[in-house]
Parts: sequence; C-alpha cells; structure tokens
Amino acid sequence: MALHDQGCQRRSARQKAELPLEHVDLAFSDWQLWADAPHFSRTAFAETLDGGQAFRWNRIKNCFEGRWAKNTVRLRQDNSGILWCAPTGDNPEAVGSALAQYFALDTDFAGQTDALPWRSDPVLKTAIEAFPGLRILRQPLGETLFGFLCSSTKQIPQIKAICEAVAIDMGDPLPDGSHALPSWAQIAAAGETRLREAKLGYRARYINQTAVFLSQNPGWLDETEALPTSEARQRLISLPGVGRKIADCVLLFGMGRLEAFPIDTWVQKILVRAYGLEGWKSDPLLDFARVHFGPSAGLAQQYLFAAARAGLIAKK
DNA sequence: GCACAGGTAGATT
DNA sequence: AATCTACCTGTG
Repeated sequence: MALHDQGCQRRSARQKAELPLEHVDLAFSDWQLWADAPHFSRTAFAETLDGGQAFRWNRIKNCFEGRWAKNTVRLRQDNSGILWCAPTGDNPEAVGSALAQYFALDTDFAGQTDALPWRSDPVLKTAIEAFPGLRILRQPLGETLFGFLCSSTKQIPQIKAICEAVAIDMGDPLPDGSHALPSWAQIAAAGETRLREAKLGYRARYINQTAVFLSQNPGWLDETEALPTSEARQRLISLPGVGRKIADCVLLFGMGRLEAFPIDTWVQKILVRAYGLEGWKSDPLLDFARVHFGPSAGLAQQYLFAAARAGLIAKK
C-alpha cells in the first residue's frame, strides 16, 4: 500500500513536470538478449523509438521503456546487441513475437534503404549514413491513428504527455502499474470533455467523433488495412480530423506502407531547402517524392526527418 | 504580449 | 482551385 501510494505521488509530480514516468524496477524481469534483434546504430536505435514515429517511449536511466497494445517493454543497447526486459510474469515468447511484429522484422529495411537513390542524392546519403539501421515501426493501427490525431501543431513532448494523460484517465491498467492507450469504445464513452481535460484542445472534437464512429463500426480499421494504399488513404481521410498528412502517418507507421510519404512542416522545409524547390506546395512535393525516392519514399522521409532534427541537413 | 508548434475543415476569394 | 482562418494549449 505504501509502495502504491508512493508510486502515484511520483507519477503525478512527474506528470506535472512532463517528465517520463518511472516505475518500480522490482516489477521487471532480468535483462535478456533479444536474439532476433535487427542491427541498429546507437543513433538509429534512439531515433526509431523516440523520434516521432511513436509517442509512448521514454528514456529511463540507460534504457528505453515503451508501451503498445497491452505490452510494456524495456529495451537497452550494449555491445552484445539489444536486451529486453518486461514486467515479471510476462511470457518471454509472447514478448518476442510482439517485438517481432512491432519492429517489422519481416521487412528488409537494409535492402529497402539500399534501393533508395542515395548514390545520386548527397542529402539522402548524409541522412542514411547518420542513422544506420533506422526502421519504420509497425505499430497497432488504432494507436497510430490516435497518436497522430493528437499531433497537429503539437511538439513531440506535448504529444507524449497527452497520450500518457489519456492512457491514465481512460486506458486499461498494465501489470507494471502503467496504462495502455484506451480503445475507441473507451474514448467514446469518456467523451469530448475528458479529452479536453487531457489538453487536447480543438483536437478533442475530432478524436471524439472518430472514436464514436470507430466504436460503432468495429472492424472498419482492419477492413481499411486490407485495401490498396490509395483506397485505404481515402478511407482514413474520411475520418474526422484526418487529412492527407495524418492518413500517410497511419499508412506508414501503422500499416507498413513504405510508399506513404507524410509531408509535415519539417519535411516541407527539408524538401524545399535541400532540393531547391522554393515555392512548391504539398501536392507537387508529393509527386516529387514519389518520383525521386520511389516505392520506399516513406523510409527516405524518416531518414531525412531524423537528419533534419539532428541539424545535419536542410539547415537555414 | 505574441508568434509558433509533426494539421484539418470550412469559408472566402 | 488556391488561399485564408479558426481552432486549444504550451512554450519561447
């Protein structure tokens, strides 16, 4: 009981300061080598987890702690590779298979990267060389949609804080004392007011409308995932609050469609500055990206985004 | 006080 | 069809 109270106190204090949650180490298993782990450079490991693809990873001490679906996992990189640990009692085989799906181990990102036009594109070459092993995550579809519905004109730390607040308020508790993101039914039941209390502002109305629709149409997102990319995109855009950019984020980070190329303010600036496309708007830039980067344009986008965040390319 | 931040939808030109 | 503008909230 005393332990529980202490944890809650710590959590609320940290929430106010918008710092990552910290959980009781005793609740976690020993570190285990992730034998199937993909190769990551240090930079790519951090950027893949905490670079704006997903909003539920936090640096804790010498590791990253993340959540998706009903999973809580800690990952740490050392000279032997990637190590993981999970709440005591979690089935190691289930964790392994959850990791395999989340990290899209069935996708050959090294091969997709090599097929990008880096040989003739020095900007892309710089970005790829700075983040060797960068991957596109394959996140649960609904969670990806929720995260990016929260994202408009918000910075990553704020999006993470909102996701955490909504999870604590509406989501199921997890074995380590943290919370999963809520289902659409849970969000719809909570309503717009509670979403606004999580500091969602004008996004709350869209998210509530989307949650009401999706909870009344179970299977709709899975049906969408079965469609070709352009048809899936059209359906996603029909949801309240989802435009081209958020739809492309969902296609890329939640459905593994590497051709999807989200253009946000960062990517717009990168393309304009690095490729001399002054005055180009979003639609022509999409055509440029498709033609120049090819079928894995979305992977190129992630390299460029990472490199721009690091101040390596497209500087003023 | 004010501009700006991983956008979208609706109005106006 | 292209270009505003409102919409919440936090940060600098």
